[in-house]
Amino acid sequence: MESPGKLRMTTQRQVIMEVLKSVKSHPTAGELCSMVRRRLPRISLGTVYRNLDILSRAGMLQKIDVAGQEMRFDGNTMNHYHLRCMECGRVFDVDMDLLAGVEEQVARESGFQVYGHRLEFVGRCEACQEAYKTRQ
Amino acid sequence: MESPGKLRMTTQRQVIMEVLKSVKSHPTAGELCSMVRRRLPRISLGTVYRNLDILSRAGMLQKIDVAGQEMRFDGNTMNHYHLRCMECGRVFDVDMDLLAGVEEQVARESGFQVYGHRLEFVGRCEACQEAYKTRQ
DNA sequence: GTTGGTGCAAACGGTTTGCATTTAC
DNA sequence: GTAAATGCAAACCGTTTGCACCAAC
Repeated sequence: MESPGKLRMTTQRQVIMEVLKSVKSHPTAGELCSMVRRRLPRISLGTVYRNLDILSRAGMLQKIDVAGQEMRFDGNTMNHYHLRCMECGRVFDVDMDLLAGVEEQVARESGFQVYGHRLEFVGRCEACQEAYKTRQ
Repeated sequence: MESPGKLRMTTQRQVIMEVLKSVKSHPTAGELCSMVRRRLPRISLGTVYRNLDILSRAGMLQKIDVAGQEMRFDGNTMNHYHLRCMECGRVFDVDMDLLAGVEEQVARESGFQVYGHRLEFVGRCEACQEAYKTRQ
């Protein structure tokens, strides 16, 4: 997170934040852009990307940078882990305590300065399990 | 991992495997391509990508699909975690036991079928810590 | 001889960037 | 008024793909 500095609260930024806070999903930049366009039809994808970057640096939202996948964004800035459905690509929150102590342990053994860790689960969500069953 | 099927052992595949097994680093496809080109000057990047994909499906190497980063490859197919230096981008192995039980725990609480998890650490490697100190 | 693999170059898709115009302050 | 933000379009870059030729088996 960076120091706020001078952060102009433009209409675009307000709407992006409002929309992101209002959904439980973890939209991609493109999805978010479509949602925001319902209120600001002329907003460009570039602006959405730029602002998602700036707002995440300011700690107002979170990037979910999942391996090999399109980036997703989360209005919830509390640290938590995610579960990704390999079938439909959706991302869900995991209700699990953060791993305590592992970073220190790894730092001690590796000589690294460890600044963080990323843990994500891959699997199949309940809806896709159902879909799979009926398909058989 | 997929069933081997009919997997032709072409020169290109042999050399890719040999080169990857011979380095301790975790090269990107491009880096690997340059290394392989010292022995097979006409090999194309497309072939390297294709074969890295096929060989990883066959369980002969591992893709390291680190969030938001170029993909890297590992000749070591044993499951293990990685540490990425945010400064120089290099990837190191972590000597730490695999998390046991978390997948079952998450599956139980979320209703997901959990097929795996990814854990990676970010930090600064010893060399970059040194470089940082002398720069001050 | 028949697949499957290769090299090449073009396409793809998500993300970033340059620039003239607009807007918040 | 001025610095920062926007919209647009083009560029970027890692990766994938279509295709004609080539090589394992």
